[in-house]
Amino acid sequence: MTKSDRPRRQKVTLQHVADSAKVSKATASLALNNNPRISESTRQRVLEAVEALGYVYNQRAASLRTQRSYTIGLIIKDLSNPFNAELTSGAESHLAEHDFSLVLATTDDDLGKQTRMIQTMLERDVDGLILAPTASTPTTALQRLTDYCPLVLLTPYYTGLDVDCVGMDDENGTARALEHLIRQGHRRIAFVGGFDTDLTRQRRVRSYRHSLQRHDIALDPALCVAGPVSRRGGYDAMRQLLNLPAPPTAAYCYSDVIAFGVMLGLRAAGLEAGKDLALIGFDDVPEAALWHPSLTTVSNDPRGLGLNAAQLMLRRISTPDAPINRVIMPSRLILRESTAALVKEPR
Amino acid sequence: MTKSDRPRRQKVTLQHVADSAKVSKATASLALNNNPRISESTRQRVLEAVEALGYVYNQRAASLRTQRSYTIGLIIKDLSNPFNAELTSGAESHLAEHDFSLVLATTDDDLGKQTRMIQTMLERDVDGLILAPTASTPTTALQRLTDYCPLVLLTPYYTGLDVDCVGMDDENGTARALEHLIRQGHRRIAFVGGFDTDLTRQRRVRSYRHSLQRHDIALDPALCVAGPVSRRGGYDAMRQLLNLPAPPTAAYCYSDVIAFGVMLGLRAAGLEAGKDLALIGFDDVPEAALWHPSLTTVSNDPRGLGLNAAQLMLRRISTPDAPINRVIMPSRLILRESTAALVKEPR
DNA sequence: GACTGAAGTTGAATCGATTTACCTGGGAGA
DNA sequence: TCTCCCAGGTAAATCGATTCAACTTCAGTC
Repeated sequence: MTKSDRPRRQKVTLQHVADSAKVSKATASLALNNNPRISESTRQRVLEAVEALGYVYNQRAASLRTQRSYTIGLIIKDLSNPFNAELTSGAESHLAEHDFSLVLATTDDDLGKQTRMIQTMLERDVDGLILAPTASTPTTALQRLTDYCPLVLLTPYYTGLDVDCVGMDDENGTARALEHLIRQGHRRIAFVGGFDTDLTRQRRVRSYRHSLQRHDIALDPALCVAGPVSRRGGYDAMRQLLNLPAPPTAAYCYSDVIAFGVMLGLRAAGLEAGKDLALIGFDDVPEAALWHPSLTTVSNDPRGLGLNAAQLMLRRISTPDAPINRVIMPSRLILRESTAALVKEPR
Repeated sequence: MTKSDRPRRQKVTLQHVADSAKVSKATASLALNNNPRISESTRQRVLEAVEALGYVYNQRAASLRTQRSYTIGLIIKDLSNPFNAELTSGAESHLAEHDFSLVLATTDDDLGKQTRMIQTMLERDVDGLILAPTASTPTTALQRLTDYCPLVLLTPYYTGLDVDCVGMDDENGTARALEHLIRQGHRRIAFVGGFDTDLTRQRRVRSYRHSLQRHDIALDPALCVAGPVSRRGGYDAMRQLLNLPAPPTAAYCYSDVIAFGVMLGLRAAGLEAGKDLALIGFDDVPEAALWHPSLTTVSNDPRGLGLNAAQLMLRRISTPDAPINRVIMPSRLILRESTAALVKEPR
């Protein structure tokens, strides 16, 4: 079978509509934009012509004149991550409600690709750019970017940067998790997973240290292990921790997937989370509730994050001179079995 | 803090570049497009001017003239579904490699919203549209759509439609699952979950029936239960099935999430998948390998699906008159514990 | 010295809309 | 009757690129 021989319909422009309705192009345009200067009868004639000819409005052509594309760029690291998928979904919904379209690009956390994608977005002339910057992005590059288009960053804080941003409350979430463990009597608490180049991890590690210090618990560098954000990463880290002269009695993981790996690592050593080690994850992915034991974790709202980013962007576009907004999404600690059974006596 | 008072930089156009390089706009344009008629020295001057002024190419303006936007629209039902997220990711990667951008829209499986999103895409003047049509989409609407722009459908088959499409091999996947169960000796095999309005489900149910008939197994309508695609849906369906005078000994589920619900339903009745009931899911979501028992499931490759859709689209754009392509992605049966232990004697 | 041709450059039209400033015909008011 | 206004419309400029036909040099040829 070959492609239909019917030729692709030749494009109908506003001029054709105008001709068919026996008015000028200007009138046709004004009529379609519901300009009150056009009489109702004329407007009807135009609308009928649109219908009859199957005219499709050309937003692209219009935007050349109006300097508005009703398009927002979203650049994230990776759509396979459910967190980012939810975030994107939230942003898209909100934008669609306001008749904006979403142009999507991913960077795989690669600075070069990020630079190219930003360039592409600017060339596409988006009305605004929502960006989850890779860790290595220089601050100056971001600041300069605001010269070219409205910008919203998907990160809770970027030091010394004059830009709207929205992020999760890593600090507070971490503090709650640590509070919970410390209140249960734990003193040897590990931080597991992620690499130190990751800004988010840096914040959580900082907050982890503060929490310990606040309770006069000595920091043991051996308890803070880096590694890939994957089950494997958690598994390996746990094996390593179990080999310490004094293994931890609790672990706070950079993400749920890492925590799952930790569970597997424990199990491989004949131990069980929630019984032999108190375990807390981060993200509250759907799986977290389903594991045995179910995973205590810090929950945040990726969809809400995307939605807020979109809101901030639309606000910035409508009032460019509004004060800078920084939205921090609250996070909650979801208590489940992986920390339930193990209440240690305070010494 | 208020937004930086530095005024947004005023837009640099090709005209500015041309002036700065002391050439005409035409020359500047040709130079940037590496036209061989422009001398190397002139090209360099233009490039320097671009650099000096911070010129950003305006793809939007160019596309008005060239009638190419290097933009592909993707309309799916729901990005929260990891399957669709992977699909989108695959499409985006491939498109980005070929310097196309992806405009994303979701329909929530609602025909009205789908119609609006298609309209928006056409107005944005996308070079092509990749669409996962909602079940209720009339064939004529899709056929007509091909008059307006190249179209690739994310569905394995649409009867009597002259359009490129790519889909999963539901029939074959289902047949394999059923073959496996029947070979194990099962005769009372349930089909669980999804609603009959769903075209994909219709295909799988059809294939389920064929498989049974091929082995002279009587169809029992009570074994084919519809319901929402969620854990809850699977749970409820299983409870219902267990109340039958002759409950099934095996179940084939519309999706993995439903299968998880079925497991929970079994467990609530003191039964265990893989021991008391052979269970097969569909999708091979990451969780499937992690449950206890791990879930036998039909696996397909959503990322590959998206990638293929993008490939088809780019091919259609470059050679509009090529024959219609229908790509069916193969599916595999992943054997795990949920069907492992239960080998029934053939009667 | 006139002619040819190639190389390099440019003016002007074009894509499809928006928008401004101007035009027109017919009451209303004096 | 004359002016003025108003409602309804339109011609033309504009947005920022591409593209083609035409033009200018200038070296080479006879």
